[in-house]
Amino acid sequence: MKEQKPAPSTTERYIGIGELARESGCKPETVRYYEQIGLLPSAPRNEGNQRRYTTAAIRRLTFIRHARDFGFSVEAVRELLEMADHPAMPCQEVDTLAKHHLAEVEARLARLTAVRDELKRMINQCAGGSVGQCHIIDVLSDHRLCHQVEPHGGADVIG
Amino acid sequence: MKEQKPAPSTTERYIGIGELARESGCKPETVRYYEQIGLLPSAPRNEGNQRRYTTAAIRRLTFIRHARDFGFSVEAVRELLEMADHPAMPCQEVDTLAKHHLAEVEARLARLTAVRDELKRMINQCAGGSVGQCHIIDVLSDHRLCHQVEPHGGADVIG
DNA sequence: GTAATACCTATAGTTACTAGAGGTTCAAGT
DNA sequence: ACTTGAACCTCTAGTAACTATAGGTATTAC
Repeated sequence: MKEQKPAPSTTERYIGIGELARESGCKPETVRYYEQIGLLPSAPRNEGNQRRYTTAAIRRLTFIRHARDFGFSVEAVRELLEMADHPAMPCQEVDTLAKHHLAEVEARLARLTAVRDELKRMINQCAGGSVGQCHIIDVLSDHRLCHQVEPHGGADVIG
Repeated sequence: MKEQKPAPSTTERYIGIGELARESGCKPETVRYYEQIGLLPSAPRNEGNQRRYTTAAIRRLTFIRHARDFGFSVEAVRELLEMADHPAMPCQEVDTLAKHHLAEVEARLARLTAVRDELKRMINQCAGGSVGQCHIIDVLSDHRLCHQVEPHGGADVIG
């Protein structure tokens, strides 16, 4: 991750998992989880077995958090980290990964837009009577009344 | 669900779980799962303990599948079914549920659009050199380089 | 010294299914 | 009637990416 070689100072500051979490915008549980699945290296421990971190960890975790915010899967983040750890590599792979992800995001966007439009249509046509005449229920009951929304498969990330 | 009273014919046709699944666009496992969580009533069994369905089940399952395609959660679908089962009710609740869902969809859409734009920006600025100068890695490393994407919380449905 | 807070591990729960093991039943062909 | 293959059955575990809980230890502030 473009590590600056840690200045071998005698006053290196160590922080606990709570502060690390606050600094990088996630929860301590998540930090431990990332360590467990190997996104973060096992942190060194103090006397009392508590994890101590340096600013390098803040940077790495921020990177992870940020990539996740973009909707990259954990496995994709793992690859991105691997690449970021090797600055001399050509960035073609990074580019490919990003483009692939962009394509997925655009597909989701298209689907979600269709859903939104159809939801709006449904809601606009609701006459406010009884469920028996409800257009929303009608549309859900009968696919022929629906214009755009296609069946799909699994769930996916990003809110 | 706006049931037509089933004509008490002596020639009522029963189908198996496989055909039901095909007719309504999901898999047998999913049908059993929906029965298990109570979205579908327990189906009557034949001599050999296999589930037998009528066309009513096809309609109900299609409704479920369709609502899921719209991104309604299973719990929301449960409520929608409950309402659809009572045609005399005012459809205000249905309307509220749909509007609430629309709002969520629009929020997701906004987020996803921001992600797409930022991904595009990232990709366009990639000079194709080494990872060391890669803008994509830079943006992921440093939130200040990123314009729009906000941290978020959990995962969500719809591809 | 003590009390509040932060930390530890390990396990289970979340959503909406999907996949697999290991066995039974059905429908068709011979 | 017999056999084969597809469809069906139940039960359990696995998926993604965490989150929550229980039950205990360490650190810090007063």
